[in-house]
Amino acid sequence: MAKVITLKDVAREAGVHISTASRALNDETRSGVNVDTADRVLVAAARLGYQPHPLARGLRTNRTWTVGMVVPDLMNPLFPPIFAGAQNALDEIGYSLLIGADDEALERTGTVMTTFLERRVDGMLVANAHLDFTAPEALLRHEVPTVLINRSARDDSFPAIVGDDRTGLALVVRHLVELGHTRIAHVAGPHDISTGLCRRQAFLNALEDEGLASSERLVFEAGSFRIENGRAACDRLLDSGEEVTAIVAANDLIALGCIDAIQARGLSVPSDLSVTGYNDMTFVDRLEPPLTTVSVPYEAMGAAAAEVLLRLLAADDDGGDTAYEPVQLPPSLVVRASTGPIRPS
Amino acid sequence: MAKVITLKDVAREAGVHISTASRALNDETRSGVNVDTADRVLVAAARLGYQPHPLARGLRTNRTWTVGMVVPDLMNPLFPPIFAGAQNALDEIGYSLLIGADDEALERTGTVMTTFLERRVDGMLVANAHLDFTAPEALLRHEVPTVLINRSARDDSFPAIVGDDRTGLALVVRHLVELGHTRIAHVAGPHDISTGLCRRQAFLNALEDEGLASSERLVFEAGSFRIENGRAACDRLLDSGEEVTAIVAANDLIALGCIDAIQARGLSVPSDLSVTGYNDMTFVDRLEPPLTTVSVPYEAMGAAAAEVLLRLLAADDDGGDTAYEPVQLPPSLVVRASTGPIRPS
DNA sequence: CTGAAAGCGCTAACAA
DNA sequence: TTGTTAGCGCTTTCAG
Repeated sequence: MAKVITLKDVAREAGVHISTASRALNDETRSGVNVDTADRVLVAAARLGYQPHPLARGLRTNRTWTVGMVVPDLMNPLFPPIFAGAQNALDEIGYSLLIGADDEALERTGTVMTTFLERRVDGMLVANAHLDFTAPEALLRHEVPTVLINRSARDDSFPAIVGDDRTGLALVVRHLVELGHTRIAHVAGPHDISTGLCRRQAFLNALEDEGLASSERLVFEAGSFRIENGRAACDRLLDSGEEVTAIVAANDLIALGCIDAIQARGLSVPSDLSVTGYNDMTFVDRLEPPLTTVSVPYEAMGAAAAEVLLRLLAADDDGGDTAYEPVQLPPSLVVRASTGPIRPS
Repeated sequence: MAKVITLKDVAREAGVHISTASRALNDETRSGVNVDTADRVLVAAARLGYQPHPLARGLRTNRTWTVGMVVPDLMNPLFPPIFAGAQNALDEIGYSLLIGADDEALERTGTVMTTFLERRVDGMLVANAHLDFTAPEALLRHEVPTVLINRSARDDSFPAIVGDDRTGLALVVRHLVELGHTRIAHVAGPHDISTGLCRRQAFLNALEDEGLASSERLVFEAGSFRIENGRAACDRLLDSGEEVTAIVAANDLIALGCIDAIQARGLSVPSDLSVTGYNDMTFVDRLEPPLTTVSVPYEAMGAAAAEVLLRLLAADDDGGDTAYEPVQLPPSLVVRASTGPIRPS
């Protein structure tokens, strides 16, 4: 192990006291040091290849320049863009991102967050959509600034960045109505997941806004956001006797399950039934039929969350008892071939 | 900010000296302390909700319990499983994973690694496949244990976990030969990317092993691992006059580009031309036609890399001048409908 | 403007 | 077995 260069070495090399070297190397305190001396220190540091020791600095200043991000499942393709967006924004300011998955298990969420707290992260980004989540008491005790992503808390004690599901569902329903559909069902996601609940309500709202009869009877809940569960829920819908001509699914995977269920009965999409998804995942444009869906700006959400966190961090203030209005980012409708005009009967 | 509990508080509460408390709290040193005293300390720590400060500890012990992982692009669906595999393995031992993307830019790789080095990561996982990469001089100076994932270095100075492309390509070619194909082309990935080069050579080897004429004329290189570039390369192939009945693409995206190119000419897959991919990405089983491809155990690769790193970390030894044989994990062939028997001419 | 000195929270010799 | 002491590398008063 070659010798690692410390501040003391730089000071000696520059012929100044260690504290002077420290001041010269720090942007905020440089002003208080003779410009020539400062130069000498900078040069010495560069020559020696000095790298400040973040641990030592952090120990002193009580900042780790680290933020932790909690996601439900790393394999879920929704999260990489969120992560990337946040990463880019934080990276610029010099923060590193620690990442932890809770595998959709509510009790793991606390564990992961506690790990982050132990590591003294400066802030936290929580992209976990479970509604029954409660922040570890320690989180509040330590007052670590935290921003929620893609989920609204039950309360509004944390700032949150969410997709505007209300608008998204309105776009979808409007699109179907324009195609002539009036009997539209919703295959919903789990009601204990933020997006599941949100989109369900947004769907019912959208129906009303279009002047259509809105009823819980038009909603069929899938046990999870997966193809199999979407298919099962759609089967129940098709067996229910509700005569619908279009299905709005809570996400793309559920939509695929619906399409499977429909095709398994010898019906076709979109001529017999139109189907829409949500998220615009990779490749859904290349499926048969290409999926009409809603594109959500996940990367922008990650970036926005990071910005908010950065602001809190800069203010060195966790917001206290401030109530936060969730920031909603606008989705956009992507029309493809899984929706079509209602068939003349 | 509520008072944060320090070791001193625990010591006072337990009525012992701070160093005794330290020993009692540490698994390795607990033996050297009276069992009753130790108990008292443990209880006190629990009651106060003591959390050791990792920075202070790290400053002293020179370990951060952090490892850095470099990936080319967070959005690339190949990496989440690698990441998840590594994360799970490391998490168990108490390591946290820092992640950094170099956006496929060679010069960013060094920057990201330097950031990690500055943060004094205990080890590094590099999932960057660029062949012209050279480790920052500092990496070697600091002797930070490093494991490569999904790429073989030009030299073997770092341990590496890679997919066994040789076997993967052999499986594909064998499959095609069994279907009666004898004129098989390869649409390769970039030759400066490890997997691009590797698979190209593996393809040519596989041809020979099957007793087929192997020639560089059967290889058409795509500028990148993307659909557009795959399509362009395939166009060149189709224009070249080489009469082939099957195309082995270097990855799934290139395969999709090939299928696009073929279908654009009014030909059909697989009746006119068989096409194979590589990676078995999500949804390629649902495309039209469903893609015959090779499934690579990326999650296992991430886990394996973490294991190797953990071993190096435990040995507190970067391996010095050891030469490492890359560990190859076996892929498996997934036969779907994009390949079929050769058409009787 | 610069130096001296204290101390962040912890671990690890060394003594007792 | 326990306490004393020094110090990891850095920032930050406080004097000069």
